[in-house]
Amino acid sequence: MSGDGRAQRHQASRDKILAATWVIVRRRGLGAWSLRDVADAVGMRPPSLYVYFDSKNALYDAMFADGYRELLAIIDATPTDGPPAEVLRRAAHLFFNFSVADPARFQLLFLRTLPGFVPSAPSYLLAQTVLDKLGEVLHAAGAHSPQQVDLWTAVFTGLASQQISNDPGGHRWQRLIDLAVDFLHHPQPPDQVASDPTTGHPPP
Amino acid sequence: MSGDGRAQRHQASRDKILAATWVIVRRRGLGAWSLRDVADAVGMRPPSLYVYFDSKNALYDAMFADGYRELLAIIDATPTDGPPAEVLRRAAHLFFNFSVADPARFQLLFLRTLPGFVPSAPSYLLAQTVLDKLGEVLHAAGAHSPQQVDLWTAVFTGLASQQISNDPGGHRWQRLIDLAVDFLHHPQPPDQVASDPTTGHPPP
DNA sequence: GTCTATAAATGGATAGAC
DNA sequence: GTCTATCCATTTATAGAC
Repeated sequence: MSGDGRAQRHQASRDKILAATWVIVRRRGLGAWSLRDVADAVGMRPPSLYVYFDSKNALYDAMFADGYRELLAIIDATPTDGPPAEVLRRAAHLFFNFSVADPARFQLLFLRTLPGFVPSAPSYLLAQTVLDKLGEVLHAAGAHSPQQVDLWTAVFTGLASQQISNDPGGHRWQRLIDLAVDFLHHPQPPDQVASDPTTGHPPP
Repeated sequence: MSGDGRAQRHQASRDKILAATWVIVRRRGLGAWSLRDVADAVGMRPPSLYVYFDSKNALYDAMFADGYRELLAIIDATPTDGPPAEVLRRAAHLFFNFSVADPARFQLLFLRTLPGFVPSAPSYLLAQTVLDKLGEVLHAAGAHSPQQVDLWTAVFTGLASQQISNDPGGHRWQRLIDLAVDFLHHPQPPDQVASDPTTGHPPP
């Protein structure tokens, strides 16, 4: 059964440390914290943390994996049925909301801004899994080329990044999500006639 | 004439320090350098740097301004004539190339990833000037709404960011620039723009 | 303007007792 | 598993001689 063995208590302490680190990082920024801060938050002395994490980078790696697991859980809890346009819109808002909800997490997961940090192979696998799931959703919605997936990730990381850095707490770029989805939701790019100002809509 | 007064030599030393810092930052990352490194590079002792910059943050601020001045110079040296579609494409490639040419600079100028760093008012003014120039170009090319400018910045910072972090030195996202320009090049966006700001979800 | 000397704090990590 | 003690390195910044 799920007893209270050493392994369980060890894992519980790991989780506690990880959760405390997220709190600190959210408040102070991804690169502005120390192991002492974490130790204080969990009522330990800094050396004790090494029982649970081999190094500060190992803690970063655990956060990286943790963040992608959170995203994966949200993705798996989101329905993928309905018209393609609606599915795409749902996916876009999901990703955007996940991003702006925690700027430090966004920075860790989607920007490569931490000096010297490289995710471990298992953690990177999680990131790849998320990307694969996105690819499936986009494919099912009619985006059949890898280029469209790349464009999709670029557009929505860009929207989230701008929102976070230039209008934190606002919704200046959030309002553009549906517009961006409409732009991207075309199997083929519009030609010149697409600029027809009388309808404002590109031809099918 | 342009004599060799104290002020000139002071400015020359400032420039030398700034240039050396860029070299170090490019090689080691935006957040992984010390004043000692800079001092070594210019043949000084760390305290001497304080004659030219009040603090490390002041150096960051000078870099911020320097980066935007570089971008401004490139913009001013680029023709804005020709068909709108071509002008837009030119602007897009200009920004993208500027970004990927120096990832650390990209991070400093367009991401808000430095813990505690806030650009000074004069430096921020430079950033605003660049944004205004972009607005003019887009306006002249038929993008008459502020939302289109916001979408433009999001898309191309997103493309550059993905290129830098996921395919450094490659051109996986660079190849999508023209495609993105075509998508964005519409005098009027399709209607049904806004999402519900209270929920962050599109209205039913 | 540049230096030596040093402050003053910080931080990651290890050794070893308990 | 947690602690004390400590190492060792680093870093920003200041004081004051030259």
